[in-house]
Amino acid sequence: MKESMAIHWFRQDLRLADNPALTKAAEYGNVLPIYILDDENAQEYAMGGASRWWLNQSLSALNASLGGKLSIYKGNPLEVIADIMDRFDVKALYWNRCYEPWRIDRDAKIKDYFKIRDMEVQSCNGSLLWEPWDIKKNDHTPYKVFTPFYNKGCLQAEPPRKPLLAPQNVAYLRDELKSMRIDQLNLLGRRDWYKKMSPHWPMGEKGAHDRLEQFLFEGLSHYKEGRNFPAKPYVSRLSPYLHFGEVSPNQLWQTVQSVGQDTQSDHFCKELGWREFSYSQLYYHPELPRKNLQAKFDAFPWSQNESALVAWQRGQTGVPMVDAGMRELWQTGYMHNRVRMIVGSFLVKNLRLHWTHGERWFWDTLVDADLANNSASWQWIAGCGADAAPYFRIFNPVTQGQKFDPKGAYVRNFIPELSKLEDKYLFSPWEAPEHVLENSGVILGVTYPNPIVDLKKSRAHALKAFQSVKQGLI
DNA sequence: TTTTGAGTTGTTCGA
DNA sequence: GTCGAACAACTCAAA
Repeated sequence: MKESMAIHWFRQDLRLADNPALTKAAEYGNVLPIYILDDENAQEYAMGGASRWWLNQSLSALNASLGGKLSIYKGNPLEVIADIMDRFDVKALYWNRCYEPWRIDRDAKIKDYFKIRDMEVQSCNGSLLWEPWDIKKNDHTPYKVFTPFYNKGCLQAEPPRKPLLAPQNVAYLRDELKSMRIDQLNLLGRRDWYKKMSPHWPMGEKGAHDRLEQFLFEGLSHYKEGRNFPAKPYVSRLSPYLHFGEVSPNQLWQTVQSVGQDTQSDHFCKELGWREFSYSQLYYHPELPRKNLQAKFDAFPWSQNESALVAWQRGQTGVPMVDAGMRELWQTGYMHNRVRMIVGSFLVKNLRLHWTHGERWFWDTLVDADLANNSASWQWIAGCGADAAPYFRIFNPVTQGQKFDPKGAYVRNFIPELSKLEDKYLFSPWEAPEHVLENSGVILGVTYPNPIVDLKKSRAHALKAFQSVKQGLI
């Protein structure tokens, strides 16, 4: 005896509350909740290692909140769903939209395929405050500068949807015949590096709300200024939860606005606006992840230096602020926003390595790896993106450390071999007198690397290179 | 169509 | 130590 039902296809909306597509599916009473790991269509944009680890934990949490009824598959979604349709009496198929170009193409085909077979197929907005196609200038072209995008485009448009409650009285069904177990997706790979990351991140929808509560309690009231200090608990660390949809931007927007409308809350909402801006860029420029948005940068004289890239990836550049950030990334799957700018500027401007090297490393190692944010942000720091940093804005990792990690708590945490070095030389050990190094147990080139690049010279070199691009001399 | 004001996150130098 | 200017024009967005 077949039961009438709707499918809710979970993708980057791994939550029950404020889930518009799930709410629609729930109107049918019986819902078959599914997740499909699709590496076939993703190809080079398949999830990186840290994302897979996160997904593994989050699927477990989601499955638990569904009473163990989540059905899991691997492969081409069109084939997987067609096979489900053959075996169940499915009346409708719902999902929340994703915005990576390859997913847009894939989903359009799936929608067509089932629509001509008289299936109710509908996608909803579960991941953005405003749809990219709704935010345009008066001349109907997309914004290229953040401030007008946000102030005029977003804030003067229809306000974000009020969050929905989790659907009640739903009977969740499971595909007992063909569902895989989560561990059969092999999301964890062979190495066990993720074991170190687990304590940092409570999982799932509940984990997201605990994190939000914590942020409201200790971070939000200091957010605007405090967000610059990587040793302080003033940033939300909600990015991975947002990426996988364990919390929606609407929930964050609504919550933060409701606890107090002041400059702190507004600033946090503005950061959500940056996420929207990244998605807008990716939507209107599908080649954003690989191609310079400003074509004149195609001629930029990037350097080729494999060993420098490896030193950067491993946090062995000999520049403490950079190494601390890269080690935070490797150890926790996360990096504080201020430090992302510092390590990005260092890679692109001091080492003059192509921004796509950074983009790919972050893609593999960040638990919040997000195609829109990652591509737009790397293009921003490299100077070739929309509303990009001016070319002469080159972060000095020594100055940045002194300014934003004045007591060295962040650097000492991630570079224990420098922990005894006094503040004055912590960010530039190569300037320390011999006896200071000796007293701190530091031997440059042995216990901690000599800097792989001269900050002053490389800065001057970069300025010249960027100047020539700006003027179109190459 | 033309004009005008403005543009995430910095550093260095010299007074 | 602190402060303002220079860095470099260019493009965007809207009046």
